[in-house]
Amino acid sequence: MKKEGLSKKERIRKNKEFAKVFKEGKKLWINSILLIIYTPNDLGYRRLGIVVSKKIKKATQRNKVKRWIRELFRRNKDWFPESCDVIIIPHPNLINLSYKELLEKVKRELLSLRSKSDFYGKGYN
RNA sequence: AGGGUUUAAGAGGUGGUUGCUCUGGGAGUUCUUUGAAAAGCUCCCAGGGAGGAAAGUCCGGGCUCCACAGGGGAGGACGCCGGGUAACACCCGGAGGGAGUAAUCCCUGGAAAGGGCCACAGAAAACAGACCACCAGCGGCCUAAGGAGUUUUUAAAAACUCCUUAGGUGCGGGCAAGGGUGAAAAGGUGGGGUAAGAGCCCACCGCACCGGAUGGUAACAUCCGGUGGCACGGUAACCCCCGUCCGGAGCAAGGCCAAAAAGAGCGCGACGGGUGCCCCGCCCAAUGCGCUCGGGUAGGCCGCUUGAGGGUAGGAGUAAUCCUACCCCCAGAGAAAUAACCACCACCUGGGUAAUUUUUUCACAAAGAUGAAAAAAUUACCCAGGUAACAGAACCCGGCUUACUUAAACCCUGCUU
RNA sequence: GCCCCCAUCGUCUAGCCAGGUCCAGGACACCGGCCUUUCACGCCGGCGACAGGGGUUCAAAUCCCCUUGGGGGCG
Repeated sequence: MKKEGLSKKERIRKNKEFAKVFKEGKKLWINSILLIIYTPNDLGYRRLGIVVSKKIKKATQRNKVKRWIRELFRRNKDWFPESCDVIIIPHPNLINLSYKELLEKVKRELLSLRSKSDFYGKGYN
């Protein structure tokens, strides 16, 4: 598996899998911009799913947001908990930010959470 | 300088790093007694990877299934003429009418086949009729004057009847020229005519119909002759009539494979289904078919990209478009692929430096020249920032519409020379 | 992706098919007044809408086209 790749294996692609994460996952708000839902899997690696609401009207803007989030996840996989299915739901206001601003905010929030043991520790499983 | 109209063009480029997807090639690995092949997975190499509107889903096709799409009805679409096209509601060229000072744009079968509607206002809204006004030639009636006759009477005079003239008219009539309206009111001008008037009659113009000639493939145009005094408002994006066209559904069409599960009840020989507008016709039919309830899957493959394809050159045509030759293969995803960052070039904005030109001021007694300072314009270099807007394929094409940014040409108005 | 449907006061709706009498009617809500010691009920009055643009027509909520915003269905 590539370090900074994001192949089909590493994406959540089926309706069942999405439903499972929504049902069992823990929710985490990042600055009222992203909603991250995660639940452990037994694959040994992280998987990503993105849900963008149609409140973002234009298809081009929805695609842009998805690409940003995919880029964010791919570059910084170790910010997220190990061996987990992660779903990210962006808030419609995300469109008003630039990619750099988004990156900064998420980095600050996730790294501070990561230092706490209940997010990234053994008691997690 | 301002306003307007039309047409055309455009969607930043190159390279690199990390990553996604498809195709082709290669290597490894899993399974097996062994070997090989196929498939999956991982890695490497090479190549391709959104639009002019991909959009809205408004039209027209291809394609697939329903029977091979046949007949009738219903329903829908279109509508001047000619051409283009696979087809169109599209495009090109023309005709007639309308809007605008103009560039230019817009509209298009039939209202004497029939039905409906035309509010308010107005005399009257489609058969013509006649509210006001006008007229007094005709029949009445009223008033006045004059004349004649009869009756009463001595006479004067009175009454009645008739005639004539003049005036009048809430009567019978004449008339449609004028009339506050309205979107729309039954030709216009002049003359004759009359009681008053009027296509009532006449001249010219207009209009309708008929016949002919010329030009044009045609729509139509021009001209000549005749007939008609003129009869015939609007609305068909109301119904309708005429002509032309359309069978229905849509790639979630449709086909194949795999997996899972639990059945129960009811109906069915001219009834039901295939059929998703209806009827006919056609096809199917008993270890069959349909309906209702309940249960189980909702995975993979094909369709899926070579096509009314693109580029270049030549030819035909006013043009839309078509023909010929050569070359090219150019997205195929499926919780859905193009992003992030960097460098350079190009463009735009702001600032700085230098050079050139012009103007003003100062220095020398004055002019010129020279020097200095300030302002403006152009060019070059450097620095900083930005690189957009409209917007994302989902079977594929041809259009329309709605969006974005520029440029050019043309028209009108104003000012300067 | 494809195929349909809808849009009228703050809310629910009538009118649309067959255009005019509609500066659009009704109910609830809101505001003001009357009634009542006060509130409620009741009575009277008021405020308030045709999604936006263009066209046909003398005249459009209604007919036609475009845009916008909602809702539903499919294997």
